[in-house]
Amino acid sequence: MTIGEVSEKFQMTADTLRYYERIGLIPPVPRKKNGIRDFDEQACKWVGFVKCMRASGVQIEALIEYVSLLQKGTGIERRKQILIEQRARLQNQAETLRTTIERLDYKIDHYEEMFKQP
Amino acid sequence: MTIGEVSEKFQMTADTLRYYERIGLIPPVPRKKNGIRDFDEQACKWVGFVKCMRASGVQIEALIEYVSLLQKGTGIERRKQILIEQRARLQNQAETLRTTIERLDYKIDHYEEMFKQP
DNA sequence: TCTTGACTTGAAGTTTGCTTGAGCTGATAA
DNA sequence: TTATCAGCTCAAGCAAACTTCAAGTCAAGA
Repeated sequence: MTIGEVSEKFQMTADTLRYYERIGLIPPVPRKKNGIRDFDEQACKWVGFVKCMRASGVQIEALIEYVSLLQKGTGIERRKQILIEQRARLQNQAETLRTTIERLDYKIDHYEEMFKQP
Repeated sequence: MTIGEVSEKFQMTADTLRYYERIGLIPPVPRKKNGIRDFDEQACKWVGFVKCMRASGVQIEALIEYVSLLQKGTGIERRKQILIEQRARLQNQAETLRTTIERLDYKIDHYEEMFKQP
């Protein structure tokens, strides 16, 4: 698959995909003889994974470390730990969201009665 | 309350509070004769509200519009609509988080079996 | 053959959301 | 009384995460 097709498939720009590869957020993408990127299934899976993680705000830095370890084939324990850490962060964030949504619910339900109140 | 006390109470720097006021994220804070900010209960509530919203990623722009309307005392319907819009965004975000956490759960549970997989 | 369009790299630019610094005032403590 | 806070404003600076630009390559169609 060309970068154009992949960017279409995942709804992100080709520039972002190149940027992700450049900074090591996805492993190097296979190339054709002429140097043009030729995304295989593996590469696409990476894009999907990273897109999902980024959509939830997982830090780029953590993902870069994860990708780098996976490429070297080392640090299984560390890799798992990264996933566990990030999951904890997301769970926290989910909890924060829950309370904020509740607060908004309350304000919306009582809107007419509230004046000048934050 | 002084800005120092408020920054302590909400665990954010005085600089951030001044910044929030400057850009209109919170209404102008009352001042003492000498120009020093003197946060009253209302002002503190605003800080708490904005901090909560920002922690969940509500956009500053939306909050600025909300604050500005509330100060002018106009646009009740619009204000409510802003809250509803932002709630929808957060609900979306919560759903995204849920699926990402699930994905991480799965990977963590099956980590030993997975090699070279994103 | 020429040109069109997708691709390449590397570097510079942009946006968001603070953060820091410079230079000031005014109140309090040794 | 001096010095040390806490606060003030305004402007510049910074980090993250892209985004855009400049300059070039390459393959395919009219």
